[in-house]
Amino acid sequence: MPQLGRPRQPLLSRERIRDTALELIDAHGLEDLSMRRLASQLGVQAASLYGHYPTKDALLDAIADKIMESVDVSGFASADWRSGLLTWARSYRAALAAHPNTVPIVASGPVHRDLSLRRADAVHGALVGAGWPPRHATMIGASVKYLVVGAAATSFARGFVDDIQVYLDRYPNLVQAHRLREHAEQIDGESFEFALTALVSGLALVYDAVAVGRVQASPTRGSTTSGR
Amino acid sequence: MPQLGRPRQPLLSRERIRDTALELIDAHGLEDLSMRRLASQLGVQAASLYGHYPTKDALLDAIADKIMESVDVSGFASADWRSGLLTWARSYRAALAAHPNTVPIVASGPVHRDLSLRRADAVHGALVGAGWPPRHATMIGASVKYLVVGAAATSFARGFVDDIQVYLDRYPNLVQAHRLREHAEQIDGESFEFALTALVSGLALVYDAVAVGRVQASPTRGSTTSGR
DNA sequence: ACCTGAACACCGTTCAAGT
DNA sequence: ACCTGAACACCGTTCAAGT
Repeated sequence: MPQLGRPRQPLLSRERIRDTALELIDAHGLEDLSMRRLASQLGVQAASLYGHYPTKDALLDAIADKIMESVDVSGFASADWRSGLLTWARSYRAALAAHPNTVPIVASGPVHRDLSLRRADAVHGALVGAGWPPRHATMIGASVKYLVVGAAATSFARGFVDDIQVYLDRYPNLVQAHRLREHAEQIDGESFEFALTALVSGLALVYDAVAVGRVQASPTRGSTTSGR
Repeated sequence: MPQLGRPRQPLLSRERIRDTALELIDAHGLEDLSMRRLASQLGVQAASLYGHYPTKDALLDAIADKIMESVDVSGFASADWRSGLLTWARSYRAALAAHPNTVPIVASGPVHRDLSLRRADAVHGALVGAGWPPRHATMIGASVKYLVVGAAATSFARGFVDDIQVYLDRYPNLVQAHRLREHAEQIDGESFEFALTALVSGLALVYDAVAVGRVQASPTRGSTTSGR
């Protein structure tokens, strides 16, 4: 028999709702999460949730924020920009890998979230401090994000398909590429590391051409190389 | 007054349904597409659509396939692997940029789609033909996909937020990073080009270390460098 | 202040019935 | 063969009512 009216002690809290929702998403996927199902898991009616979150989207945003909390941006403080970038990228990817079913909500524009901005600011500031021009710092931050989000989206989205065997004889070169489906996760991890390493190597080349010297000397923008 | 029963001439076709659905997604976003709304746009009842597509997901898959048709993989035929990679990546991104609202459906695991596999096979085969070890070819294909999908997902997902001005004083380094919202699109394009170029530069370094020589001489796997 | 019951306006999908 | 009408089992969200 359900309790009517106000309970002696609150049954819900924003945290409990958010954490339970994440558990359901982890267990059954994003599409299976409904306010009614979440409420039932919490022993409550769907309407009750709206006393804590104005909309379902607001709840999903809170989940995305929670997941982004574990992204580590501290690597920039002590080490050089390369190590800082690697630490950031790896912890970013790890955060998404821990909750693959949430990738769609975490990937979609957390530009407005306070925490993300603080992090973006930290990355950007560290790169500029290391001698990168601000414009390059912006592009580097975006580049790493592309790689992390792209890796998360394509790796975890729906996983490999069941009938991949069907294609193996039709696409001869794929026989070696996708050799074993059970290795898909490993291939994903290796590919991400490979891409990240290659990207940072490429950045180092640009750095030598564009940033070195600016740390000590002040830039002379457009004065020496005038006109064209 | 609606026509009852079978019309003299079919009102629908898979192509017309698919193209109209894409138009609606382009115009009003993925979330606003419902089978009922699509049907109404086609001058038909929702149930009629199920004679042409078994489910809404099947329809979305058809749209994703259509979009992926424009991806150009021909660059590998005449030019070297660097140019081929660049052509592929840019046309891939252009295909997504042309229909930003479809990114979620195009990004989520088209591994099972015939066309995607044929393309993946072409990329992989070309890289191996250029002297890359198969394992590296797989990782390179994945890396470029990560970049393209990541760029599409984070750039177009929801766009920049309206009240970005609010944050400008709180996060000083972002003042220069996100200087003008109207330049967001340009920044995205430049960042993608920057990332792609840096990645390919990094790959060239790996290539010199790992692939050159294999084009002419046959590999001696594990025989010369035994044990560890 | 916090939850319930019932409703509103939607969904995707099915299926007998019409021509 | 191709579309309709009506239904089924759901959605997210609102709101007066209860304690």
